Amino acid sequence: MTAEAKSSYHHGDLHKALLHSARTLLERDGIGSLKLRAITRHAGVSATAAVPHFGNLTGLLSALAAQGFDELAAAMSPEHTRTPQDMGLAYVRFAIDNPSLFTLMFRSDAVNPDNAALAAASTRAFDRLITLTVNKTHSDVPHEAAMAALWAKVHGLAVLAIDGLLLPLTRYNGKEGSLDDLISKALS
Amino acid sequence: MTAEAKSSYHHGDLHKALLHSARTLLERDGIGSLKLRAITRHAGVSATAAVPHFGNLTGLLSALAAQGFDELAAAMSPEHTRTPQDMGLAYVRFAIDNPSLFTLMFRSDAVNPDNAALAAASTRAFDRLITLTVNKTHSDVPHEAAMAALWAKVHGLAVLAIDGLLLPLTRYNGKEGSLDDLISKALS
DNA sequence: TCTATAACTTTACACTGTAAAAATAACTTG
DNA sequence: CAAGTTATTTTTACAGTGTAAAGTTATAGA
Repeated sequence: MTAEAKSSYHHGDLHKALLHSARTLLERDGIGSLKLRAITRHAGVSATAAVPHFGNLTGLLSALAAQGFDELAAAMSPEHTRTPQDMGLAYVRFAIDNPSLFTLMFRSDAVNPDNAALAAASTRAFDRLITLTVNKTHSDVPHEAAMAALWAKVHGLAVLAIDGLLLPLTRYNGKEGSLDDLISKALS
Repeated sequence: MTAEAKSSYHHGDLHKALLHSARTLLERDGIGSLKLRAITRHAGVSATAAVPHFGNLTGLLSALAAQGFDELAAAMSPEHTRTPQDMGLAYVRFAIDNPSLFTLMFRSDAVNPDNAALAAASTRAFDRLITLTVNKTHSDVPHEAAMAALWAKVHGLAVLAIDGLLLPLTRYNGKEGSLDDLISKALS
């Protein structure tokens, strides 16, 4: 029995193939294109083939969001991010590089918060951000407030950047600047 | 001709009535309940009665979002908010008091960004936040970065609070605290 | 009063998610 | 190795969605 053939019935690994198709559609055509029929058509199977694997559309999107949180946690791995600023920058960069996926990850009405894999993955990602902040922050405000402040600033920059709302601020006082510069300075 | 009868054909003021129904459904059953059929049914008209007034569902939701930005701007009016901290607190309070509406206001795939009323209303609200920040902030970082940092922190607190993600931070080091306290301290 | 126009309803259609039943392939057991 | 069981996938069906098109009705203006 070869490695990739285990637990393969008709398709091979439809579970993974469906997630791959969903990710492809998400990045190519945005969140609005994540229809069950479009995903299964892209994977070359019937419209209802996802049900045994994910239960329903919400289940599939939850699995996709969990995958996103795993990638976010990897982007914030300790090897690459030593300071809270590094980690904040990695958080925002991930969001800007994966705008649709990031948006899906926080769209609580498209995803099931009780989904075990999703809850675990998001907790892993958030804990990574919080732990480093606690260890490295020296301030007169309580740790919880400092964490909330940093997380909020980082998450806000991510969301506003995705929506294009930071662009006007890159050319406010005449001279034009890059979005990266603005974000770096806002995080400092 | 009475005041409320002007420009009333069959209904009276279906434009306003549809917005009212949509707002009611939004607050009672959340964003997922904003279906054209549900809104028109609530208003007591046929399923397609909204078309002459709003064009399509996106148009109706854009008008509702514009209304939300007007209310946000009102909540940040200069009479009640003199410092950037005041204004930030008002921004977050509005979001927490109107979670579904606030979410809709920033859901760019449910709303038409080119909608004139929406663009005008959101610009009004954002300008109010930005102007005060420029006038009151004294810092070594450029104004644009300071604005981005404050706006991001405020917006991030709003979004994270709505999603319930700040709750774990209110009881981090043993003693429990209120969400309001956490937000106030994070904004200071 | 007659006509034009705007608001509204009715009808129709292509699309959605998913429940239920039928078919198919793989694993398990005798 | 054969038979039975189980899991996967397809087919079929249905209630629901947004909205285009045509038909109806009420209002405004001449």
